[in-house]
Amino acid sequence: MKSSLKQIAKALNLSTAGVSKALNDYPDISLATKKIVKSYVKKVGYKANNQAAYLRTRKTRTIGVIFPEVTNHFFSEILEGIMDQAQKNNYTLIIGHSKESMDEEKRLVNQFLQQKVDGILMSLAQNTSEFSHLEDVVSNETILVLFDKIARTVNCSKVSIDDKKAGFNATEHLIKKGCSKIAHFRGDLNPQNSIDRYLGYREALSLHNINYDANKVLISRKGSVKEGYLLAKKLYESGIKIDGLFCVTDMVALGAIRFFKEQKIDIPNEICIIGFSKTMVGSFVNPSLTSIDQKAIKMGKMAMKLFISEEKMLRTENRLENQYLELKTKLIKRESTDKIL
Amino acid sequence: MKSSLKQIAKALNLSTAGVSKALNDYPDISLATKKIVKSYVKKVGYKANNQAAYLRTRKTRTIGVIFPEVTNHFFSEILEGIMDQAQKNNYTLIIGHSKESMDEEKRLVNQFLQQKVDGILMSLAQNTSEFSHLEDVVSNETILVLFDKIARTVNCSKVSIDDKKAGFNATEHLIKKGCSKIAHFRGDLNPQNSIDRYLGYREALSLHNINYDANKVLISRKGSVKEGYLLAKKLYESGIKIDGLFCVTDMVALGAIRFFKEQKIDIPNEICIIGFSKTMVGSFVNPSLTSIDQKAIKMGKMAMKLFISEEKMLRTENRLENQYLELKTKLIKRESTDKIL
DNA sequence: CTGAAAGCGCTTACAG
DNA sequence: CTGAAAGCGCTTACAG
Repeated sequence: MKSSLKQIAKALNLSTAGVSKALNDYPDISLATKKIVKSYVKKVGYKANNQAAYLRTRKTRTIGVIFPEVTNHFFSEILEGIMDQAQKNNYTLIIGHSKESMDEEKRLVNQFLQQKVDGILMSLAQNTSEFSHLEDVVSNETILVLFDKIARTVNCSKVSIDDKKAGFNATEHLIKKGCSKIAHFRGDLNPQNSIDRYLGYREALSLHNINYDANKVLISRKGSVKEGYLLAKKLYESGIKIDGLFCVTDMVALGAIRFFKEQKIDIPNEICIIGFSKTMVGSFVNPSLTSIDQKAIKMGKMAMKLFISEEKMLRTENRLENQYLELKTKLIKRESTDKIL
Repeated sequence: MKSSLKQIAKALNLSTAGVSKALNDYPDISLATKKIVKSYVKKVGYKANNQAAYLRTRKTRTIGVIFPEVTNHFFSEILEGIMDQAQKNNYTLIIGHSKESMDEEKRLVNQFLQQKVDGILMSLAQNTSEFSHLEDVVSNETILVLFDKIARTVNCSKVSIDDKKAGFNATEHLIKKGCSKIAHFRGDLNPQNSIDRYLGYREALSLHNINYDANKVLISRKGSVKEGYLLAKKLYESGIKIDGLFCVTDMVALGAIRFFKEQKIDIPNEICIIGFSKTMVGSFVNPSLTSIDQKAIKMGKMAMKLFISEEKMLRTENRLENQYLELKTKLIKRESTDKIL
């Protein structure tokens, strides 16, 4: 039995306006009336109609979230961080995945704008190379926060890690373990993350006077275990000797470990390997995998907090102020780089 | 620049009704008019207002999804399955996590009903012991589909695996490997899954004339790695000898493996271990973990399909017909039960 | 403290 | 083929 304010008002001999105000705790309604209304509403199981309310308030208290993919522990944790904050602050979350396709990403953005979300939090697809849909969000007076896979040039709030620093730290860790012939299985060419990790790798080499060798840098498009395996095989068969390897993701590193183990190569003593993201698998594989911890839950939490602070500023001062947060990462040392010095 | 049908109508010298019909491809509008409207709408970047449309159509094309938690590969995959189907069928997904709390679950259900979702797909929290919020969904004429953690008694569509059969198969696999002293680290007492897996375990023992020993059954509340470790320790220190172990989740099995390895117990030759869910970690741990594959993506897909078929029936024949789907599971044999016979 | 009235942006039965 | 009008369920400025 679906009920509306009108029906409730009729049953209680009040006006719809009065009932609405009572439910929303307007100060100009008597406590007695509020009590009557609230208890009646509970009894009949009235569910407010958020869509109708929006038409007047212009606020849906809804946020759209877009991930490149969702079966990925890193993104699941970001989602958890976002969700926690959303539920605490009484926001509703709409979610979608682009499946690494810019077209699907654009479709989702458009759909979310039609849903009149108050804001969109998103991580870009690998092949997103054009940002008109992001400008669209902003021009529709909707708050935009990018996380993880961000676009530097878009005018909105952003949260990511300092990938360059993290790439630098990962590489320097290998150097400190005595590695001098260090390969890098990098990510695809577009995403800012993979560019920055690569730049960090180069910077570490340069600082420690190790010559950069382009032949030691291979590209992993999808960051999968299988690719890691194949790249390790390719490198091995090309005859290029290495004693260290920095992989753009833990998955790629796991694939590489699998290949090198098949070749009876001793990890870490012949080759030290470091991954990226600190996935759970890394702690169970043998040897366990050294990695960079990205603190995904925190990233989600901060993305939501950036939204909330922007929303507040928009509401109280009617202006926006974009923020760019870079979260610190942490090196997690495990067996795959625990070389006997 | 936000535009409405009214503004567009004015600009094109049409009525709002005409513009609305043109955009929704009503057959009684001339092709010429449609073309004009559509191209203009594209030019000015008009975004339809779904909330306003709902007020007339009574359809939000929105589905609410509730998970106990979301940082769990099994649930991520279910989400992927649901999302894929939702995006293909042009539905919007609202998501929330109960964090295994019935109160939060109730709050979410209520919130989703206020959002006027067309349906709710959910997996129950561990401690959900009372189902009034689920009856609420149904009495609000909203379609309800339960998946994974279901409640048998609630009158709605459901999709799960045949947990009893799966528990039976897991246990019988151990028996066929020559195990006769088989322990079971079961899940919490409430959820139907853990009850059914336990019943399958007992049935396999009984069929093969192995006496049931309650001392060999321990309860894991959260299904975590740590609990698996502690339960293995507890069992070991109690002096009860076992040669086989069936764990309610892969995580619990991983914890148990970790403990037994520390004790230098040979897995599988002294103790065979089987998990549940076929997580990625299981294939990387040493020894790799035998498990039951639940086909999570398919479960999500089917949950969404059940919704769609119910929605269609409701729309065309104005009646509901609940379905209960039990998906087949598959035994994935790996090293942890690969005993030399 | 309470109510009457307008209006948010759509869709749809109806008239022409 | 096109348009005028009503109404979905709320909120809010205004009047009393």
